[in-house]
Amino acid sequence: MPRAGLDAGSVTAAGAALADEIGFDRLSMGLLAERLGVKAPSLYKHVAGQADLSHRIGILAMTEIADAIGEATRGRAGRDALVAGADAMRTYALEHPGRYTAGNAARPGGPDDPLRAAVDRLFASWSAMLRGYRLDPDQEIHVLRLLRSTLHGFASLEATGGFRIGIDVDDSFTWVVRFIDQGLRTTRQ
Amino acid sequence: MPRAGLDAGSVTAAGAALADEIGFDRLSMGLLAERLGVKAPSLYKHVAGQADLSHRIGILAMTEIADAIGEATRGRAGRDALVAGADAMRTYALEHPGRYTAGNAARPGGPDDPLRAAVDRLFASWSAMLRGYRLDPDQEIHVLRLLRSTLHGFASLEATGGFRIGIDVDDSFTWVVRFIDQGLRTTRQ
DNA sequence: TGGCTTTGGCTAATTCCGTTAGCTAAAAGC
DNA sequence: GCTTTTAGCTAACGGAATTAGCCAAAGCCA
Repeated sequence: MPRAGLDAGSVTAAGAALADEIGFDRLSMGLLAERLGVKAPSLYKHVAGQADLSHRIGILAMTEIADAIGEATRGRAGRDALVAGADAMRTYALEHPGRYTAGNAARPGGPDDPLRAAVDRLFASWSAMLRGYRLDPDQEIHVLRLLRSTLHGFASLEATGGFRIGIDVDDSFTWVVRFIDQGLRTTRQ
Repeated sequence: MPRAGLDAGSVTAAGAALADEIGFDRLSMGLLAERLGVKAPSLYKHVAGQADLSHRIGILAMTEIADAIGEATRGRAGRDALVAGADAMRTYALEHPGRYTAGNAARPGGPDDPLRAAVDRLFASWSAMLRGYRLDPDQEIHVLRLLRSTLHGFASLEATGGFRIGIDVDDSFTWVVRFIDQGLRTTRQ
């Protein structure tokens, strides 16, 4: 019985990949173990259980999304940053539906839960998307919530098949992002 | 052993209520049976299983949301309809988080799945919210998707605690709805 | 009223999944 | 090379969904 060379990171990564393939809700310890060529109880040497695994996948997702948006908006501002960041976010959710779901389901446990750091980074990425718009500081929180709501709602509806069979979904997304851009440009009050 | 007087409708309603209380993901046949003063296998005389139960709760939710929005927008148009419908939707999601989750998770089974009718009614309610805005017919689908995305995203983030401890969430929601209203008013192209 | 049929409960048993306990061999350290 | 730690494994438990099969309550009809 040679060892499989697993650790928390590789188990999490494999779990994330499997969740993307079969759906986060269908992810099970048994399936993941089989995928890794190992028996289910062995996974408990690396993660504390299914809840811990889901949490870790969620942290991975948050981190990856923050990175994707951050990279997309690097060196851009205004509409360019908004469009690039929005596209990065949507693409991530479409390409990694399982992780995306895990990321949204994850709730920070303690005060030093690494999830908090990941969420903070993601927030920084969201803010970066708004660089270049002259926003009234009092309104910034509302704008941020608008952005998150709209992009998360769109990605979530699209990923779960909420839009009638994909007619013009790309067009809709472009339209939506432009709508927000124009609104932000003309927002006074 | 007197009978409990259950049927598919009452089981579904009780399941929906329980899901709202403890969360849709924690809903189980055993808990629901206990709540109804019955043993778990007895539920199978009324619903085909947990998947069927979830599906029925989803249909119930879609129908109730359509009704709530429809009633809120009755006799209104333009911004009044938008604000009233958006409030109705948000309120529903907050007061019935379990059902709301079930409604979003439900996928139509066959061509004559009653879920389809419920979804159609909900779409009609969405459209009613836009009555009074002179929308380019080519853009209407995009506007609808913007509305759904934003409201669903907001409701979903708020219901799952996605917004940092409820500071100004009401204000944000009002701001977001106004943002959309103003955008729709000035949309040309 | 009385008997027949249908229906909606029940218990018992199966299966599947997550999880824990305890064993053992592989790796790592001295 | 010997000891210690670690990462697999098998066996077993508990909980949840589900199915089979039994039986009494309700409904129906002469």
